[in-house]
Amino acid sequence: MPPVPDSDFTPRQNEVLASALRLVVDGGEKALTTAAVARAANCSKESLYRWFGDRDGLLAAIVAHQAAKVRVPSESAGALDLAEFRSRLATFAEDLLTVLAGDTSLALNRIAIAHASRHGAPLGRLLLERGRERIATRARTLLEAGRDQGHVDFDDATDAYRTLYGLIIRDAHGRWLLGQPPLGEDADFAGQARRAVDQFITLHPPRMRNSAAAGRS
Amino acid sequence: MPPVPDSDFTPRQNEVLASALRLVVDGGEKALTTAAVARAANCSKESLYRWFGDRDGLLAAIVAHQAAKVRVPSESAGALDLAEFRSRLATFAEDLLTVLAGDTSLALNRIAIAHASRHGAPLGRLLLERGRERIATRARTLLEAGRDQGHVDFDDATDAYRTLYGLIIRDAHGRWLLGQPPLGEDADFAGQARRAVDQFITLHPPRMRNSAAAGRS
DNA sequence: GCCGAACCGTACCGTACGGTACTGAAATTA
DNA sequence: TAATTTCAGTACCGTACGGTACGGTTCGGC
Repeated sequence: MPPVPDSDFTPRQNEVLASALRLVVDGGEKALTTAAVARAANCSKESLYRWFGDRDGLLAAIVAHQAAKVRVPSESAGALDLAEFRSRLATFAEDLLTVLAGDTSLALNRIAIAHASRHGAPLGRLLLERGRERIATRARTLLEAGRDQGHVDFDDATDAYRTLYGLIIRDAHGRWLLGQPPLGEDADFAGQARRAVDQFITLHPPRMRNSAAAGRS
Repeated sequence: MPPVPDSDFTPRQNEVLASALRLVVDGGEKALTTAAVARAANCSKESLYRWFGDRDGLLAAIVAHQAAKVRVPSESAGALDLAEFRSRLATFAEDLLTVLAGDTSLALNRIAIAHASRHGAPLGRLLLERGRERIATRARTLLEAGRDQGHVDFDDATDAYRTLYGLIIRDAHGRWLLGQPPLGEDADFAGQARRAVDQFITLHPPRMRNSAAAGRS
């Protein structure tokens, strides 16, 4: 079994992985038996083992398969004014909330977390490196663009992003992972996103006060 | 099996639960077989089933047993000046980081999260209600005391606490749950706590600018 | 038309684990 | 001392699941 299975799978294999993912999303990890996957995907257990090595390999392949779908809008950094910057940040925040609240994200995170007791936590690594890190990169470039334009200021982009993440997600992800569904105010992603962006900009004001028009309410 | 097993266990049972908890912390959920618990605790499987019903009951009992240990310093709200308020908040933040980074907290959260796919997510509920909610209450009373003294201002204490939580924890809990150990800057809990408190106070400035002695309402 | 590879479906095997039953020892009560 | 309860220890059962083997079918290459 390769240590980090690349997501270069054949179409047929991707098809099987999609079936397996559905099983996991619907029924949790315990629903992912090799027999169930074989039945759901109309393939043989033998093929599963030939393609993915063993059950853990299948799990890793599912994560890799899904992570490969993480689309990172290039965040083309032309000159953006403050309003556009805010808007971009808010869109990012809303996307983040939507993704993390999604069934697949929750299911995959739950599995990776459950496996994190094991040695090396390969699933957790996979998720962090191919999922969260990609998203973080997108946000960091956006933040740096904002800094270049003088809309915000910070020293370390990674640190700044973590603050932004905290302001956006707060304790929601933890609650969702524990089974409390997003409801009520929790589900107003657009509102949450705007608030978080406002707070972030408040915490990281530009060095000089001439960012177009500084107006807080 | 009682829907919510109270933590009124006999000393012997608490002993067994402590052994079981050690197993879980060391080896993850898969290490928690009834045979292993019986061996580790020098008791019989039959007793386990008589006391806790079934394996899920045992799991719930472990969580309840541990949650019963969540000590909530009463946060005696005498008149506290700004420095004292900051200090109290920072202590809370550091405590929170220390707890969430601890082996037992991580192990229990992992188990509850892994079980959250199931119907009702009773373990997640247990953890949320008896763990996080207790901690949140402690923080909220502290925050409200600070508001009464005019050091900060906010409308909804729950909402304010969530912001504080986000500023303290950011994405650290998620990374820890996924197996990435706290290291480097991640381990400077005191520093993280101070920064978070500063940021929170920046985001929630008092209504009037004289934070020394200001009556509200 | 023949061969081999890939693959589906299924039968099969070994084992680990949840849960139960039984035995015998210690402790408690009368 | 005898009866009763509690519990440790172990043997046992049923089953579910990971992993393998095998027969049958399709399909591409020669």
